[in-house]
Amino acid sequence: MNVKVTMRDVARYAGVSVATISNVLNNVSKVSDDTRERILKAIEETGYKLDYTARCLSMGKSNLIGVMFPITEKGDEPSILLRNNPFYSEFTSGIEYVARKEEYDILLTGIESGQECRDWIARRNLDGIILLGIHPESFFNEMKDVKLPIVLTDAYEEYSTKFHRIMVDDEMGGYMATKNLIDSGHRNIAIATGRIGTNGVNFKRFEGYKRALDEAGIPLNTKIIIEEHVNFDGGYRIGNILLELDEKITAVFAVADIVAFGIIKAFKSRGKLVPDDYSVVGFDDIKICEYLTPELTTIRQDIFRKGMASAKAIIDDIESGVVTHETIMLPVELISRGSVRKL
Amino acid sequence: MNVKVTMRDVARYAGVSVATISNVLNNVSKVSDDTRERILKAIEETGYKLDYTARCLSMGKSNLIGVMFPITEKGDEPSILLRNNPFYSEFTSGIEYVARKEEYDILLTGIESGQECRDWIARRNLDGIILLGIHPESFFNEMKDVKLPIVLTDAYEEYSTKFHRIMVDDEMGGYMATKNLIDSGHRNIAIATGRIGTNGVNFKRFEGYKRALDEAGIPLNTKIIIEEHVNFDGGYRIGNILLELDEKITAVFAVADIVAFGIIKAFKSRGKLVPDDYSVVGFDDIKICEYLTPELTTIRQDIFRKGMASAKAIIDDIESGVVTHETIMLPVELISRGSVRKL
DNA sequence: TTGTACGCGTTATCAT
DNA sequence: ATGATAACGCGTACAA
Repeated sequence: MNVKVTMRDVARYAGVSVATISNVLNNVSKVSDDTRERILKAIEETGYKLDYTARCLSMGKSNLIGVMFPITEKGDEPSILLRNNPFYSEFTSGIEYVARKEEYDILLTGIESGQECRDWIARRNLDGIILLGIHPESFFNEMKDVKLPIVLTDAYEEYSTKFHRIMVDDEMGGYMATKNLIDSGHRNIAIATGRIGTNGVNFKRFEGYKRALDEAGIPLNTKIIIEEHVNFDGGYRIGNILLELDEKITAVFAVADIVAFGIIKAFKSRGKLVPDDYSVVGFDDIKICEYLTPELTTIRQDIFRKGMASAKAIIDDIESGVVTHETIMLPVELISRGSVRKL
Repeated sequence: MNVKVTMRDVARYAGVSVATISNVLNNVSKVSDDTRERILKAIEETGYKLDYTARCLSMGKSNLIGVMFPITEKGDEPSILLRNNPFYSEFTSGIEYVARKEEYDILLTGIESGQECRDWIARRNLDGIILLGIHPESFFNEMKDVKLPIVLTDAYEEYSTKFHRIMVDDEMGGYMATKNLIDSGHRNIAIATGRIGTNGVNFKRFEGYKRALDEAGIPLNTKIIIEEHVNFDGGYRIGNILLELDEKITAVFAVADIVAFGIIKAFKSRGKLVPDDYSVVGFDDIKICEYLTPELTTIRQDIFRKGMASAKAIIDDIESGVVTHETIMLPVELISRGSVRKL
């Protein structure tokens, strides 16, 4: 097992040519059954393993999928994101799960610019890439002439329609979360969100929030729309902001579970309890939701499945050779747990 | 940007040979300054990117590090592990962080046998692999003639000394955790752990636990040593078991934070509070510790740093060409938060 | 500085 | 119908 066994070795061992070995390996029919047998036995006995590197060089196909993490905030190392946001690790799991079954390997990294991304693609001869989270528009401008299949998640912007998109029904999720609170008797419902902007995940969830309020005849109160970073610390800050508002609220819809946790934490640190003093609904349904008490009521988007869908999408594109511009919209679901109190 | 620019293209463009291009790229000195300039300009203008696949084929070096997840329980998909145990994603982050700076890419996967692992190494020409968590001994037997640098984490077994090991001072951690409880006045301290066995992380932490008890003159009570799976559900089961014991305990040392969370959850679901009714100390200091209330008192092992150390170790081995059998022992630290009550 | 063989599969072309 | 030969993909490294 010291030296590498190559196709030539197997060919010599089996008394055939390398072409025949390759034909057997790739199920090309023009090989008689008995030589096929002989070759399979030879492969077995010599311990030959196909070298993907060599195959990639000759075929131009690496069976490698790049998974790229966003750098949303200045100074955010991509690795820090993976570390701090469980969302990403659940997503990655879903990708790995499918990829491995389909004989692809996944390459993880974070990049800071479209240029860097293109370099990476070229260096590794990636077959396709999956972009997690939000990237700045400039990134897509630098990427638009890349011929590779690209799967994009959670992107609503104009340019994103030129890619294969995987998303969830964010508007509906925002609606369901808010409606759940309204149905429980709440009328002063704050929304804890990242920058809303004019398009994107936060925007859509906010639209759902507005639709639910509207339907219930509750006027929108801009004073209880709090925009912050979408992470635990951001949530913590929002929690404190909410406690100091003049407006009296009884409930909060947080656009991400991790934000909800920060809020709940801030509340607790100032003696306010969930759901006794405030009701909270999150979004995502990350694993941790069940660890807390009360368990968090949230909008499940089945992150793992989303990862699986992304991997399927990219592999389909790779193997079909056509770059689809299809959008896959996955459903969301309200998971009622203990963080909402009926008024 | 449509067609791939190769070295030959650049050579033609700059009016030199491919060898010279290669020399410039690899800083082989024998190139005059002005041709070097000319070549760098040509590279710039043509948009040439070095192809790692080709380089790998000719040099046998891929700049790829395999990161492998364990399959500890039957039916455990590796991806599920990454998903359910935040420990792994923090670890992976640390690896990615270092690897990227050193121009390595990381390939994530889970394998079910040594054979599968070797296949993977051969297929991808990996330069080295990092094994996370615990693998069965059979795995190592199948791996022992692999020439590659292998970094192993948290392995105490006999065979593990033949690898480059990264570990933390588990015995000390177990000691510190238990001593902290004793110093707070507790004497009936259960330990929630995975299978203890005769060697390994759980065993060492257990040894620390025993040492602390011993030092305080507290006899070991085997009835409050509870072995279960090291995950949230395991912790939950342990919590319930503890509540039904005849033994009266006031504190628990859990060998992993995630287990502690399960325990706390089980306690809460039956109306028992931490730290009011029971004090709990965990181990790991995963991010989530700070999300909960009370925050978990735990033994920090700085998982991210451990990931970084693993990446550094493997890269050192790869680049030096010598496979070290060194063991790096990282310190642990008690992080006092709110889950322990003074009696 | 350059020409060129080499690393390892793949596949088109040619031979039996 | 089967199977062998050889060129090719892209860098690297050694001899010239």
